[in-house]
Amino acid sequence: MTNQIRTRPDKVKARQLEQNRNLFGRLSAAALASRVQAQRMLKSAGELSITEWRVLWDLAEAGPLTVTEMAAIQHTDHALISRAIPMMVRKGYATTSVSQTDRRQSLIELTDQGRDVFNQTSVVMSARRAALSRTFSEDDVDTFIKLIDRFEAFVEAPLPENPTAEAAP
Amino acid sequence: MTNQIRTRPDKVKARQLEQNRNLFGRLSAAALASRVQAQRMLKSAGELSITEWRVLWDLAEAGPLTVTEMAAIQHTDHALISRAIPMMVRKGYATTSVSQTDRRQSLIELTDQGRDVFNQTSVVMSARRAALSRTFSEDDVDTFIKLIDRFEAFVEAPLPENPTAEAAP
DNA sequence: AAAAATTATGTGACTTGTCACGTAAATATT
DNA sequence: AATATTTACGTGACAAGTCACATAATTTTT
Repeated sequence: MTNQIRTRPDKVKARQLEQNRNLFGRLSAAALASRVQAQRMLKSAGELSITEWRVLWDLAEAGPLTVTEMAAIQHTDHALISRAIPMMVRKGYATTSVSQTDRRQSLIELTDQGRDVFNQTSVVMSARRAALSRTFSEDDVDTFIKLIDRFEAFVEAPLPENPTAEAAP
Repeated sequence: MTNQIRTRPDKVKARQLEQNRNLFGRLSAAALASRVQAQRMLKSAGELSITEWRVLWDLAEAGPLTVTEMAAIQHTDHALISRAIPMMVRKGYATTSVSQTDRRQSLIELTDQGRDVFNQTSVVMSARRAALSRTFSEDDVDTFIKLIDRFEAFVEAPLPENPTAEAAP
């Protein structure tokens, strides 16, 4: 009895230690924590959602863009962007217009007010990136990005490549 | 006019390239892709949600656990686990009992059926981890984990450490 | 011992993200 | 030219995750 009471917390700690080297879990936790940090910073700087910030940033840097283009830039689903646009238009941050060359596309463009909000929010968000690059040297980033490249290739492969071991007789 | 038509796609590509070195975005995309892969594998192996799988795994490895303990192991919110339990009990994978030593806690325990499902699902999921460790050497994992450690520390800090530059007169 | 602070759990409300489907427009095939 | 495919976008439905709050039980202060 006493034995069980004393060993259970140890089991928890052991399990935690074990999971500390689980890349899937660690990467997920880190990304989620990063998202929370971004959400908090955006909240403190104004009233932008994460998607709204990403859209503003893309539009500010790369002129008028379509929904699909932004989805491609952000490696995300077009639904996310599609749903963010109406509110941004209502807030007066962006305008939409049907593309002349392809009437399926809608071109999203920053308004002056949208640019103001971007500039303002950018203070906080680029400070964040600056702080990160004080923590990670160019070489660190390089190493990190390469590892992420490989990890991404792995998780985007249809199925983990099977070892031929089991196929062998 | 023709000019604009020709340069816009370049701008998109340029923006994509630029964002390729944005750790926040890259890490998030990698983690999300990993989640999708896990979801697909779980779907192909049975009918477990991601949270259900994590709970099964923790319970199988570290005996009966409380909600808070599993949340700590998984670096996640207790709400996620709290909500998953009733369905797992209904499916017959786990049982809950009020802890004798602390009547606020509920001890979650695997049933025999739960262990069967774990063993079955484990085939696919540990194959995934095995495939990953074929892609990443121990040293790679080591480097990766250390970078994630630093990144996590950064995003969990209350605010990005300010450079003293601005504070200096 | 009584009061105050902390902790474990459950739950509502919300954000982020994915998938699948329908519609309309553009492109490719015949 | 007519038909078939593909593509862009919007939208419903759902999964995953976070936060804030309520309640009950435990621990700490007084």
